[in-house]
Amino acid sequence: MASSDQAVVTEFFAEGHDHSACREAALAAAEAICRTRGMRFTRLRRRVLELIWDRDYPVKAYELLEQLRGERSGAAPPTVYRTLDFLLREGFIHRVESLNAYIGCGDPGHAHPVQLLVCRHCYKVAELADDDVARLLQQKAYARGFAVDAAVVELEGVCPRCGG
Amino acid sequence: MASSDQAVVTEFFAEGHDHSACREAALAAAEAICRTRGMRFTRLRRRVLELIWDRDYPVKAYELLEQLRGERSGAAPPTVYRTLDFLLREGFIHRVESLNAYIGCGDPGHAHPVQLLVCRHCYKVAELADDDVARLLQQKAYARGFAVDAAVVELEGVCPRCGG
DNA sequence: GGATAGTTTGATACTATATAACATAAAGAG
DNA sequence: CTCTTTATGTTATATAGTATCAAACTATCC
Repeated sequence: MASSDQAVVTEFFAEGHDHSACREAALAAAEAICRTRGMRFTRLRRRVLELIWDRDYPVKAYELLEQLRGERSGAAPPTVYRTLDFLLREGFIHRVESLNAYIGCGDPGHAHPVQLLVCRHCYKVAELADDDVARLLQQKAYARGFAVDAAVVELEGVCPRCGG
Repeated sequence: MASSDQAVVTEFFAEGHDHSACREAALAAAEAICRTRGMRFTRLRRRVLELIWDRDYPVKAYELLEQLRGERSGAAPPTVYRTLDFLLREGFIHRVESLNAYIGCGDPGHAHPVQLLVCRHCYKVAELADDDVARLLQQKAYARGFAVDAAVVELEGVCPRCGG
């Protein structure tokens, strides 16, 4: 575990996890990052990121849409998907492929490999963000002449709280 | 690479890859496996597996449906999805999560970890099937108290033929 | 060989997920 | 202020997957 970036591991599964503190930190970070990158952290974008962090479970696009509809007159699928695309591009959220859902990134602004632990019981998701894993995958692929640009790594199983 | 199961690596990206030979072998294997497991390798199931192997690219469910419609009167989405579920359960195909598509498994009948190399240029997919990777993922998750049941590992990048 | 229990497929309807295309509005640069 | 770019609104459509019940098939047992 020597070289793993432990700072990134969000202790999502822990009893004491203060999700609302994470939320505030993530929103502040997103705002700051947008400022330094010259991107616009608009009300819509902020609001969608808030809604994602409001739950500590993966959120689906159409759940977000439904919530937005209570707040904005003309919210439609593109409203949500475009905003999700932005948040993904900027690294503020991650997409959980195996659930078609989205979670807030616990460490926006620091590039890190993304590996997700998905509890099949409570459906919470934690980030592993392990450099050793990323490196091994890269090496193994390279040995086949394959140059890796991006990786989807999602481990389904049982989290410690659910008796993993 | 010591402990990796090299037999499983399909050389999908190689020039000389004889896809139709793979196809025939896979179909014969599926038939034999069904016999030993007491499962029914019905005409529909065989046909869908054939259609998947007919292309050497990942195939989408609705492409299969369209082709089936030319052959069977009443083919409908459930026809395809139920058959895909069967083929997945028996390990004859793999689902590519990042493409919502399906590929034939190059080594049905032998349990193996599934890691996919997805070329973003030609869209071909190869199996890595590396035990070291599976083991490392398991270890890293276990260190967080997480018990892994299944893994989605898909590496997107450029294959050797496309200049990776 | 016929009853029957289990499995597979047919058929209809529906839900869920995501994108295309074009119009309008808002923000930043000169 | 006006021009350009970026963001959002709006309508329509494409793609992906599931629920439900009925009919047909298969294997088995008597």
